[in-house]
Amino acid sequence: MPTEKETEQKIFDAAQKVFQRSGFKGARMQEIADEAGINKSMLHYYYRNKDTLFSTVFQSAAKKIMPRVFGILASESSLREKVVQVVEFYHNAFRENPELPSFVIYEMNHHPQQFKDFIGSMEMHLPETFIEQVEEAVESEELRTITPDQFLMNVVSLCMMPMLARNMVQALFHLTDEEYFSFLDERRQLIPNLIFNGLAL
Amino acid sequence: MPTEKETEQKIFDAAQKVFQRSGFKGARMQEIADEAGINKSMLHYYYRNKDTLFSTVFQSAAKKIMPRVFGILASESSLREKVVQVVEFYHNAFRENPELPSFVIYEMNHHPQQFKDFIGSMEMHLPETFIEQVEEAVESEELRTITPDQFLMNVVSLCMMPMLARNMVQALFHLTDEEYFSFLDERRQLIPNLIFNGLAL
DNA sequence: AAATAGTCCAACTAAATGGTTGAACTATTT
DNA sequence: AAATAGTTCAACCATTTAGTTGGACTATTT
Repeated sequence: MPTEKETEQKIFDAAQKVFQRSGFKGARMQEIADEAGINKSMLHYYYRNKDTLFSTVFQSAAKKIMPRVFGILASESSLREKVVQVVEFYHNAFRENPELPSFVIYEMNHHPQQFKDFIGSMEMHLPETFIEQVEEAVESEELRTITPDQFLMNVVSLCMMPMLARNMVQALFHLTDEEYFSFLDERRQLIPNLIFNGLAL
Repeated sequence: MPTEKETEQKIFDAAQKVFQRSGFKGARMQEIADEAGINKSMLHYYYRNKDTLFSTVFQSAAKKIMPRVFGILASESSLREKVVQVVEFYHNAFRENPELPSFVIYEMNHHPQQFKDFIGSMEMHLPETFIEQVEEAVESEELRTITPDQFLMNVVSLCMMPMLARNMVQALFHLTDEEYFSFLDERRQLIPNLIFNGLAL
């Protein structure tokens, strides 16, 4: 006999799977119910309607990524260590949940207001310690002139893009799944290296 | 009195707009007809069904980007010039059509087979001259060890990611539309610089 | 044990949506 | 000018889909 929490959890898990696979518009309530192995009206009992269910899933997904990255940036590590940790985090998270980045980016673009409200509701600012680290490194001429925003944008871009464009990468470079993951693994070292040292010798 | 070609073109333009705005599942045939200012059954007369119409639009969109980039990579320019040109191309193309990258990446992930067929049908290989340039630069120790694939992946990532994640960038860094485009413009110089020289001084 | 609150579902409804039809209208060919 | 081919659309149809309802069944409270 499943308890309330178990059923709710089953619905949530199923919804996450289906929404990530098919997107908000593509997902069918019946499909989610089937995936959860329960009757469709249970979805409405626990989550009222499709929007509410989606919101819950989306916010949970976003929370899996952004606060973790900000956590790393707020830590006591050196700038270089932080970059390494962020790169590792993205790559490990992708292994566990390959559809997550694609899902968040796409739905964010299609529910802009909902996304802004969500961002506003959590207080997301670039950690001060990170900003200071970049600014100090620039001032002391350890680094070329760059803003913390652009710095972070570079790291995130180099990590996420190959994950978002998985199909294109595999098709263009003719990679099997295995080769694709090797390709990604190479980047764990390549990215911090590129960020700080570039390619020129 | 509109000719056949004009009506077909109006449908195509409208479909492009609506599919890019709402995605395949989100787009409504009626919405496309309204956008084109014609009756819904015209869509079926010219494009048979939703899938055909979508396919046409999607392939046209993909053709706007990839062959152009490959064209630059196949040219006679130096490696550094090619990077600059690719970066410029992406940023200019985005100004003209800000929804295009997002559209192609998302739908590519949701119609993988269709996308593979499409890639296969055009013969898309990395241009030999580009591959040789990277390999020679590595061999002659002008560049750190890197494969042409990873090299290209870096450039494309640094360009496209901030475009795909526009909402996130604007929300997180608190940028107006104008500030966002300045942020992108900064990257035209920043990216080639990063690719070759990194940040270390 | 009776009453109450919580959990579950089969069957239903209303609305939306992709697609079809048949006829009217226009341009072109003979 | 008559016939033919091409173009347009209002009305319709079949299916899908989110959401509702009423009742059964279970656990908890009194």
